[in-house]
Amino acid sequence: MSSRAAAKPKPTDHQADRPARVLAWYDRHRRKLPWRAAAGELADPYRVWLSEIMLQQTTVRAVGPYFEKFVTRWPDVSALGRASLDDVLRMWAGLGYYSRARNLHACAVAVLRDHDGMFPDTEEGLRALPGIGPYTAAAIAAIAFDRCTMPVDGNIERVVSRLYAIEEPLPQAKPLIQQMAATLLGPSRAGDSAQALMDLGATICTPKKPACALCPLNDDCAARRRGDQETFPRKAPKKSGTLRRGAAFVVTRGGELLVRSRPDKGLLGGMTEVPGSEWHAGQQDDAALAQAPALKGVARWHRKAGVVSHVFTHFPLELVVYTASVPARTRAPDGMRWVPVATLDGEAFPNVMRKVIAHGLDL
DNA sequence: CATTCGTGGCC
DNA sequence: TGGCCAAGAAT
Repeated sequence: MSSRAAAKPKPTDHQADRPARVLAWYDRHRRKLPWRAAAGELADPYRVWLSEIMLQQTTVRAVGPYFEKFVTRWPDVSALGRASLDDVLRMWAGLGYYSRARNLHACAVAVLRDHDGMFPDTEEGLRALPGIGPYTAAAIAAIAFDRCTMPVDGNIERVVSRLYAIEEPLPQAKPLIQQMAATLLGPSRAGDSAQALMDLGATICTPKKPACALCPLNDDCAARRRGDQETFPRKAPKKSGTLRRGAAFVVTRGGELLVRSRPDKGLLGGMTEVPGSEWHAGQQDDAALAQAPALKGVARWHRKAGVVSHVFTHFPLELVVYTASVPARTRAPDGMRWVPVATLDGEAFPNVMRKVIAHGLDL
């Protein structure tokens, strides 16, 4: 046969070939991850679910140790569903987005109570559970139950928006990207197709300096042909938050620290903190001292030099730290309690509070 | 649809 | 070093 013409498939054929090429790449280059099954096997739904919740907006590196801690202590969804919420929050502390931990626990309880300890095996059934949105439902359905669906995460958004040079910015482009991503589903192995695109996005089609030479879709990629692949996906500009200030009070009673729990909902919901002022934009440092907890043993507060700085997703924060030491048997104010400094590592402190305590105690 | 939710790593 | 980014969900 005439080699040139025959070796160059028609565009439609090339497009139809993509799912198989992506899977072939995956079979050679897939990452080994703790929650993944061996090649050719379906993964444990519990491990897939747990990993997917942890991986929401969180890097594989950060998740690794937490995943191992969780599956060691709670090997299946029944064990997790019988655990206390406080234990789950303590185990989750440091990983961020704490409503995920609350929903994780609520989901395990619901699976135990409403589904006889078995995860639903459809997108619709999964979607109805707490903490499982459209992405996670599709991911579990495809990866754990071999359902023919394409979950679209940040990696796949990037791969697909480059492949088709989609000019519409996120998040408006989500429906279009979902539609185009589905064209990369073949007749089988939906879960592997999804994980292949995620691995491709994580290791080849990276946000900066993508390694296009190694990509199984490089000849198909519209953005690469234009030479501006790094500029995809297009995104609407985000506004940065205003600096907020406040005060935190590190009170010790011998080897104990005064703490309280934050409200269940909202920022750092349900997590432990040292007492503090509210956080406001434009607030002066000394004004916050008026919100110090009333303790009889406090003769005077010592203001630590400097501030503790922390950046949340939607605003930066500066906290002034005041310290005081009170006599033994001083009562904790209503809603507060004493915890031994020696066991602070086991408490449900978010990182901003760990910074505050380290600053206040000179750790 | 826009906002609110953490944290660590990267350049 | 400040902004960006990471397997999104809930409201």
